[in-house]
Parts: sequence; structure tokens; C-alpha cells
Amino acid sequence: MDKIISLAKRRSFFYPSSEIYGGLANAWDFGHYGVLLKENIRQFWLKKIIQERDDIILIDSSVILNPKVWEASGHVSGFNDALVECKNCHHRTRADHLIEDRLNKKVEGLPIEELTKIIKENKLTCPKCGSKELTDVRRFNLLFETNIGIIEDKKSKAYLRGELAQGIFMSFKQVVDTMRVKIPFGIASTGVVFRNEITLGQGVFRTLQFDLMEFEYFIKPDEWEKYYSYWQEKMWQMALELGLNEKKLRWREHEEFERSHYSKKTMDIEYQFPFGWKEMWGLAYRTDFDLSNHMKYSGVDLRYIDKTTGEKYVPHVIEPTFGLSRLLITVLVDSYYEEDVNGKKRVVLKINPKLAPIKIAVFPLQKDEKLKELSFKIHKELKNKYNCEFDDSGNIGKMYRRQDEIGTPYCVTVDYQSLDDKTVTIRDRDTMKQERISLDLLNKYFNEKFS
RNA sequence: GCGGUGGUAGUUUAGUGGUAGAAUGUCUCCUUCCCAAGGAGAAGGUCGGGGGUUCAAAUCCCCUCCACCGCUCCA
Repeated sequence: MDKIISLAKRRSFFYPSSEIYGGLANAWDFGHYGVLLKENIRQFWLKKIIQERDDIILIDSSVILNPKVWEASGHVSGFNDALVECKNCHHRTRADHLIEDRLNKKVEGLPIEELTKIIKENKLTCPKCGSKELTDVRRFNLLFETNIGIIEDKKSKAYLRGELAQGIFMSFKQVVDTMRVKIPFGIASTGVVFRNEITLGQGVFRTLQFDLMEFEYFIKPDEWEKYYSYWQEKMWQMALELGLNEKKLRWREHEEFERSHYSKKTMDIEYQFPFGWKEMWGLAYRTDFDLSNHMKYSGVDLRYIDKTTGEKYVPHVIEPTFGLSRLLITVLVDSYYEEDVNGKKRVVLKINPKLAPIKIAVFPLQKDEKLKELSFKIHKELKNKYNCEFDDSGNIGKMYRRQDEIGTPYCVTVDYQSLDDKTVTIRDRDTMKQERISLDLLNKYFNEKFS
């Protein structure tokens, strides 16, 4: 893993954020190749989910929503309450309620330290599993708080979105009213979300801000099992299509105590990283939890009307979540190879060509004005269609290796023969083999390679 | 959040109180008809940050930040 982090920084995929000030824990910035890779992955997903289907609508919601959204969703319930968490089953309880129920004692307004003391002295246990292992009393703040306008105004408090789902639910009515959708249908969204988790650590893997791609698939309540397995299969296929090693992937179902408050069934696709199996994507059955709560809190009817049967009901949802930032790291880990070439180490990222940040690099075999001129011309033309790089520094070996490290699948080299017969060599990243091809056929050649 | 380890050039690192070094990468020039080749030269360092001890601190002490490994948890 250290090798990947080192490569990521050396080759500008990602690196610690605001480093001149000592960095910020769990914040990373993406560099040139990192962003290109990330956006290619996003495009791949959009093609699969939006372009190739007819039943999923794309939206992009505001990062800051009306704060009531997060109250209705359950993300801020107990936000201002002092809670204890059970170390065994992770159940969270309001500390004042626990004390009042067990000891019949009014503790309203007591400071947190006092509450912790009372719980410890009286050896109070978890109301769910009975464990004695409770954390100190504290305020958990999952969501980042911010202010709209004047900080002193209490009504100014707002939250940065902690998941994409709520923005999707906020668009539900709009989509149903305008997009001629029929159940089953999905609403998709991609973008950055923020988590103010108390427990940090795990570096690039657990960050304050991360990119997600996700959708809610709205279904009839009695059909959830059917669509759950449908999306389970689709997600697996997508992971394979991205080029990930199947042997390093597995499904894992969450135990009841692990599941989020809204979910009735959750499964993760995990990837086997150098530091163990870790969650990459998730699939949750959220029932009608969110729409029903939003109906309750907002007073707006969010039921769906089946135009053919006249049936009126609150749809249930299946939620496939694709961690984009995590997928980027997974792709790097999965495609990193060290090979022995002529007794020297070759580091190469065997990334799926469709995802590669740079598709083609063009260089003159030697430093020569004529070769350079033709290379430039070819480079300029290919750039219209692909992300390309031109290079003429060092020697041919160095240029190939440099491209290997950023996963460029093809290198076009211009030599003296090129000047005579208008052909160039194309070198394949994975096999290191070359083939000579006429300039007229270059476009056709790459069209086939990247189709 | 708790416990352990560590932080020196872009990267990998040597340096245990006395003038900050190497390899590699980067840049320039020469050479070279295909895989980090050869030659010449150059740039690159708040020694993570702050404070203290000392004639003198990368080195010793305190605080802090960051990373890594366990425990815990998420996507």
C-alpha cells in the first residue's frame, strides 16, 4: 500500500491536502491524473446507469438542503442530545432517558461529565443488548454544520449533505411530475458528500469528504426481493466490467446491529486490499422509511399513483451506492504491477484502457527536429479525440516507463522510417510489444481499441 | 477516541549534540534507430510545526500536527 501512496503522490493522482500547513487529517487532494481517472470512472457509471437504460433519471441536488430534511431523515435526531453508545452492539441511547428510566431521577440540564459519572457509578447497561461496555456520554455529530448568513442567528444553522439519498428524495415529486416515469424507476445522483465522523484514521480510505455515485430505485413494496437481487447482480457485473479482479471481490451482508437506521437489508461489495477486506460499494433496502418520514414532516403527499390500476402507495426503494473515491483507490491497487524487465523493475498500472487518464502518448524516437515535428502533428490530431501526452525528454525507455506508471495503454513512436513511409509504431502497455501501422489507419486503430 | 511506531530534497532514505549527505526523479546540453543506456552540468531542504535545555539541536525535553499499524466504525 505504501508503494501505491508513494506512486499516487509521485505521479500526481492524489496527495495530502494543504500540506504546507502540516496537512489536515483525512483530507486529500486529487492531482491531474487522479481527477482524469475519477471523471472517467464517473463517465463509465453514467453510461451504464443513464445512457444505456431508460428507467433512471439523473439529478444533481444542492449540497446544502433545508435543515428539516436531515431531521426527517433521522441524521440529526439526537444531534443535540447527549448520547452513549454501546461498544458491543453500537446502539445509541439518550443518556438522560437511560438515567431517568433506570434510576427514576431527573437529570435535565446536567453537564455531560455528570451524566457519564452517574452512568458509571450505577453500572447502567445497554437497553438493547445488556452490555456494560458503554462509551462516555457525548454528542455525536455525523453531519458537518455550517451557517447561512449570520452565525449568531440560531435559525442560520444548516448541514452539508451526509449522503446523496436525501437530495434524491427531495427531487422525487419533481421527477414524478415532469419526467413521465413509471414504477419501477430510479433517480440517480453523483457528487461529493461530507461526514463528520468522530473516529478517523484509515487515511485515504476514510476521508471527511468523498465522492459517491448512487441511485434510489423506486419499486412496489412487495417486489423488493426481486429488485434487490437484480441490482446485486448488476453491481457485480459492473465491478467486473471495470476490470477488477473477481477473486478480490466478495459480497458481505450486514448483521442487524451494523445496519443503518433506515435499512432493512444491507450488503457490501468488499475488495481485498493489502490491509484487508474493505467495503467498496453498498446495496441497501431502505423500504419507504425516507419518503414516509418526509411525508410526515413536510405534510406533502408523496404517494405514487399507478395510472393503470389507480393504486396509490408510498414506493419502497433499493439503493445501490458506488463509492467513487474508494473505487479510484481500488482501481489503482488492482492495476498496480511490478515486473522484471532486463533485470530492472518496471512499475505499471494495468488500468482498463477506458478508464486510463491518458489514452495515448506520442514521442519521437530520438531528439531530432523532423521527428519532433511529425510527432507534434500526430499528437495534435489525436488530442481532438483523446487525452494525449507528448514527450521527448530523456530517452525512449524513460518515456515508456513514465507512461507505464500512469497507466497509458498505448505509446505512438515516430522514427526515421515514419518520415519515409508514413508509418509509426504503437507500443502496448501490457505486453510491451510493438506493431507498425500506417498513419492513415491510426484513427481506425484507436477507434477499435477504445470502443 | 485508545494503544504502538514513525516524520530529513518530488520519491526512497543515511545522519544519536559540532558545516545536512546519498540514490533516484526533475531541468539543460551532448550522445543514442525502441524499453529508466552513456557522458557533462544545474536546480531542488521552514530536517512536520511551536516552545524549551545548551556556547551549539535534525539529534535531548515538552506541547502540537500529520502518517502508518492494531482496536472500533463507515461508503
